[in-house]
Amino acid sequence: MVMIVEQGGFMYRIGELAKQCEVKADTLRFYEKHGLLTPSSRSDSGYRLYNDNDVERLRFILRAKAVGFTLAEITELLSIELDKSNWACADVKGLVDSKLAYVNERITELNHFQVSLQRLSDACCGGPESAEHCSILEALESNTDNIKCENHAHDHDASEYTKNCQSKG
Amino acid sequence: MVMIVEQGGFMYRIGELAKQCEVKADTLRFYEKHGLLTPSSRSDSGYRLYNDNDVERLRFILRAKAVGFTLAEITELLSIELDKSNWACADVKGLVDSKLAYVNERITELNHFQVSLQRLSDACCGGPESAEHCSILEALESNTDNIKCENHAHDHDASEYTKNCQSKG
DNA sequence: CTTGACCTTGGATTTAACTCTAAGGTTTAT
DNA sequence: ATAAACCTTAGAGTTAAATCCAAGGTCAAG
Repeated sequence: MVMIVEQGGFMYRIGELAKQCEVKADTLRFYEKHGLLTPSSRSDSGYRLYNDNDVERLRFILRAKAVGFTLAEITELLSIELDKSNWACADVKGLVDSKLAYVNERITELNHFQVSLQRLSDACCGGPESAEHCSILEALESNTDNIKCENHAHDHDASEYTKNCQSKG
Repeated sequence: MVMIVEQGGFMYRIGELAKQCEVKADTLRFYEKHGLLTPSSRSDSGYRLYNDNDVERLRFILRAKAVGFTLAEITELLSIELDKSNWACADVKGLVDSKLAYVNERITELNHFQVSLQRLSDACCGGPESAEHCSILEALESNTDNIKCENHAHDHDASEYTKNCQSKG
């Protein structure tokens, strides 16, 4: 690795920064195009050169992503970060809280999916029986959310596969 | 509304079916283009005509969507539904269970976001104080996940806004 | 006979965050 | 001197599920 020394710190080329922060070089170019992270300088041949400050900014972005912020929201956070004294805690907390509300909504929605899917799964024996009497399909065909368990009366011994149903009464 | 009578049932034009099932006509055309729902006939002038069977199929699609399936997955479910005897319960349950696993993963991810965001929110007073010492920004700047509470020492009386912090020790 | 509501088609646009391609320049090692 | 690994740019493609648009045909009411 070639270290290009600025006053007091290292300069990284795009690939080096990418490896260091476990993102792709493409991603860094994308962030630049969208105004999130512009390298502080360029080499004579036009290569992007990132300094320690840029690295910190990238880490800020990645941390914000890790807690669920979109790039648009991170752009807002960054503009506050660079001009802190003209913003209040209320502004920052507002961003966090509205994200929190959104995340809670998504969790609620997914929990509904989870419950419904679990109920469907529990009602089905999951065995090699024909799907002609499959509880899952029947539930999706009917307009009730009342799911019946299967009761396969088949040519083969279904005892191994109906225990799932039996256990639910 | 004009009812066009097929043998034994009604026929709906696209707008009628859309209203009845609370989707847009565009959505029905989209479903058709993607092979999920093709109207059983057309009028002389080329209008789509849906019969009761088509309505049932649409309801199946909407129920499957309501439990979290994507249209690609619903396509699979529909192909099983139309040829039940050649599929086993295991096939159907497999679809449900892999969706369930995916939903559980997404819930886990969102729960991480939720916890992180809640911690950030709790650490910030959310008041009119300058964001210069905002705990949220500081947490995003630093590489620890240890979040410190704010301790604003300001010109104005911050007692109302620091109680959030005080309560956390 | 015209107005307005409805329908047709093909194709473009939206959102988010990349990811990839092509065509070419730079650097470093051999 | 040349190959490998790196970099540049502009721009296209990806995914999901619609949603919108334009230009035009159909149909019932007044």
